[in-house]
Amino acid sequence: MQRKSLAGTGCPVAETLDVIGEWWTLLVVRDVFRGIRRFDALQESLGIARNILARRLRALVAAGILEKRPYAERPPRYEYRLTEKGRALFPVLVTLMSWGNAWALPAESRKVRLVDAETGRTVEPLLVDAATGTPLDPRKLRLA
Amino acid sequence: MQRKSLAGTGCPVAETLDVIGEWWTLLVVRDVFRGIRRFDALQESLGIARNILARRLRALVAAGILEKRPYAERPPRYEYRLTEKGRALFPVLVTLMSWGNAWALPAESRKVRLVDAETGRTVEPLLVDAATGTPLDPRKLRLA
DNA sequence: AAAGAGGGTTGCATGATGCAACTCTATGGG
DNA sequence: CCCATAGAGTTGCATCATGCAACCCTCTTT
Repeated sequence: MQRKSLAGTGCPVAETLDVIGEWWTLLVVRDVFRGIRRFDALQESLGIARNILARRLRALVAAGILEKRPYAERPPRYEYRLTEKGRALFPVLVTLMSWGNAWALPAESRKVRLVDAETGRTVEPLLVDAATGTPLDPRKLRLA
Repeated sequence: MQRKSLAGTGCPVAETLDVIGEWWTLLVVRDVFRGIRRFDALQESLGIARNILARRLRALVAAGILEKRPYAERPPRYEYRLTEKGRALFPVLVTLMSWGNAWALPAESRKVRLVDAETGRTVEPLLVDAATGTPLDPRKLRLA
């Protein structure tokens, strides 16, 4: 019995999870965002089994989220980089991080913040309506 | 070999995925957001195996994301509702939906949109810095 | 008395994960 | 020349998670 695919439903949430919803996948993407690009470094950073990491990287490359490119020949060595499609996952990681800071981490823990690389100022992410700049309220919205 | 827990790393993304990162979990939450609250309705809407749905609902209740409450006695019947912690997942679902619309669905498909329940106006979600209202740019941000 | 409806549970077969050991290419000593 | 090390995976095996279908239990309706 194959694990059921979520693709082909037409629901954008399901289609997305079909691509990045497997165990470890988003954490691999998170680490690549942090600048970790090589197999061994990812494996050590995540503590993931090597065969699973290999499978995830293959799938992410096949999905067009990561790109595998040589950074040395002789001996052949590869690194993984985000494509535009992969960088577009940034808002997903940010909202997951926000929720984790607010609801999953113990209250007294030092939260992970997002800071402007130039000014060092802390950035507080917020989801708004692009047209009006007002925050989204789930109770006042429907899907269509 | 138990599937490795992602908890206890201190990373808010990992802690979040440890709670909602399993197969089907976020789709259950999505359906509850859409107003589907009962076991059989969820099962039919998702096409998920009944034993797995039961397990996911138990876990979501244990995590404080859903609340199980009787909507009838004699015969005893239950429904699942979002808690505040669960409603806080809305931005996660919205960013997943946006990414799916942009990158996972075929270009010609009718996208799922977010509309204002009162005015019917289409809402375009955007992640900004709460302080300045400027969109977040992954290249100019660091984690700290 | 029989047939749903709602909300699950149980057993079984198969897939996905975790772990450790092993491979393969190439470079750097001694 | 021979061995050790590094990087990037692959292979085998054991165990967990998922999928499916059938079943259970409590009412209510016909």
